[in-house]
Amino acid sequence: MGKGASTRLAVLEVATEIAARRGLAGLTIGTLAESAGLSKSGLFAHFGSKEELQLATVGHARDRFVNEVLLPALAQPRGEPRLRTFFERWLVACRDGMPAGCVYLSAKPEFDDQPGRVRDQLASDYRDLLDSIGQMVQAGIAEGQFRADADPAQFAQELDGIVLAFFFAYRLLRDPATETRARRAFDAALDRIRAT
Amino acid sequence: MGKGASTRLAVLEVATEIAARRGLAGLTIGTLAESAGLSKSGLFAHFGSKEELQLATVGHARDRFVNEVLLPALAQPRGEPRLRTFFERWLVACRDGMPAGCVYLSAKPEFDDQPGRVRDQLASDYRDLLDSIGQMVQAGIAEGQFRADADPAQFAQELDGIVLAFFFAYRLLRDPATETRARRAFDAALDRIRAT
DNA sequence: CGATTGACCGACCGATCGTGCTACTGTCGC
DNA sequence: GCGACAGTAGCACGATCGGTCGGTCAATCG
Repeated sequence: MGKGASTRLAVLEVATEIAARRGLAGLTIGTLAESAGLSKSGLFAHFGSKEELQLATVGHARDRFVNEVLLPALAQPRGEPRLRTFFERWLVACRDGMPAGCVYLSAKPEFDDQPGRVRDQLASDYRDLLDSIGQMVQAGIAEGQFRADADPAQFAQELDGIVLAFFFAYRLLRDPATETRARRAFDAALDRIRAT
Repeated sequence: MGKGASTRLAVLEVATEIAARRGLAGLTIGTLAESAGLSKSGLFAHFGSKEELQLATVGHARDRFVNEVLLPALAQPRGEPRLRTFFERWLVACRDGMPAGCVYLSAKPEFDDQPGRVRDQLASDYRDLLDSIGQMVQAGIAEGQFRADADPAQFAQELDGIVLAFFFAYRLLRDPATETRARRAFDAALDRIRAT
């Protein structure tokens, strides 16, 4: 990996962290440059525009999410173990402030009615996320673990809601009980699709 | 109501709308002044600082939420009808982009680890929201409609998640099916606390 | 060895940010 | 009819925004 590429990666690592805390709009070139130890212009040369920087940051966050949440889940046996691993990893990622998931959560409200490439990327990644969950459910149905009439998209949306509620409540209220409630909600949602 | 007060109210109405779309941080004095038809300084005189403006905007959004969602629900009979009205009003409020609810959803990620009066207000209002839901559940338990061992806080967090997932998915993906799924999730959550 | 190139910096641009200060305008009590 | 005062505008400020430009330094290559 050349010097440029490694610098770029280091910058993106910092960028994801900032974006997770301050939001994608709050990710400013000046502050990012300072945090990354580069000059504004030096950093800017790597991306060319703010939009490109935002896109790259979202992409980096996505990669981290895939590596730290999705892939470990896919390494588990299909059905409930896979789904549970996915949920568990996603949950602790949110709790511990892993930039990946949080970037999306912070970014979505900012861009949800502000057309552009960033919004398109967020929407596309979000769809992928929900699809991934749906496919895990589908696999569980094929395995006979889940009811044949279970609705994968329904479960995906419910799971997303469980994590979202946990994220907001935990981040804002700092109440550890929210984590327990999230797990309980997950178990309940799973119960409803489990084969009798 | 004096001229000042009515102008202030009109400004806040516009402010909530902008904050719901662009976020509280994206609510800029310049753009707000232009949208409201005042000069920057003329508008600024009403609030004195940006933080005060944000606080007032959050407060206004809260008032609207109370009037348009909470109070209509409280006018219903306790237990399920009340809870259902609350959920239904909340849902369509999010769908139709009523500024009230959206301001909170947009604002939370921006302020969740940025200490200050705005964050405190958001956290306090969020707690109130969850408490209100919890009390509705409690009332249903007292009525015998819900199981005695139902956990109000658990239900509150789950309901919050259902609406959050709907909000994000609908706003970002524009998929009408998300609304049906939200209703189905609500029914399922209700089933789990209903007295046998 | 000199020429080229990729990575980076300092200085700077116009625009906009939040925020003061001052002055005008209308309304109302006397 | 006049002073008081609330409401609003004009204007300017320092800071910061995204972005540009010319240039430096080290490594690479012929």
